[in-house]
Amino acid sequence: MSMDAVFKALGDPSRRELLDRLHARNGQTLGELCEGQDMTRQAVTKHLGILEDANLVVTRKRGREKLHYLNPVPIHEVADRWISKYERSRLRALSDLKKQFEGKTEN
Amino acid sequence: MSMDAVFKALGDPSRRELLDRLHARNGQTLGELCEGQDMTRQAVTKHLGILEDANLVVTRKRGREKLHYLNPVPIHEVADRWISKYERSRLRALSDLKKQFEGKTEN
DNA sequence: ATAATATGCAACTAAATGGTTGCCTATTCA
DNA sequence: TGAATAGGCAACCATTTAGTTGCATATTAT
Repeated sequence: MSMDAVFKALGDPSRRELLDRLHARNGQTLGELCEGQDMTRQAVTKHLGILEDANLVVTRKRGREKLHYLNPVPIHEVADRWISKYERSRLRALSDLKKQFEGKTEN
Repeated sequence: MSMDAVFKALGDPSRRELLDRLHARNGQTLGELCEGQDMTRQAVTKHLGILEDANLVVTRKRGREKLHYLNPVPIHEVADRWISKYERSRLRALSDLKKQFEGKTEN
């Protein structure tokens, strides 16, 4: 369960959209997740595979179809072990920026 | 300032390490950020360029050297506009998982 | 003035990535 | 039983990516 795999998985917009879809409705089949997508089913399968490898998605078979469920744990860990570190020192970093760049515009 | 650029930038471990270094000590020069790195200065420059494009890092010239500062805003936005959505429904998703997979182990 | 230092820029390369097509298997429905 | 549906798997392709080497420029130190 490497954090790197999670970050990599989140680095692609198609995959984030798949997560968003599952967030909107959990437990969808592959077919459902393909609807209205402008890539082939096989491409979607690959993306879902990467999400599964990162443990962001967990699947279950029901007959001939495959159900996809969101696993909130890895995102929580990213929030907790990585993002939060930067959030804690946020105001400090902002004041550093002001100090260094006051008066300067980026044009 | 697209969120996609931020996610992409965070998707590489070398770039996250650069951010971590700046988090540990803000305002480092390119040379300093290269110390102990097992890639060339030019490779580091490219990574820093991607971080700059994503607005995660802001730079300033001091004589012949370039100082690098962390910009906490994009990470905050990711936390606020993306991560938090999943954090809110976290317990719900966990109970979904339990419901679907109780009794099953992944071995 | 010269040498050393700090960085910039461009061309090139290997490997990873995101996508495709084609075909096969398993389950369900009529 | 046969057709339709849901998905799996492998080979292939184009582009992007992460890195390199080589050289140029600007600033500082002697």
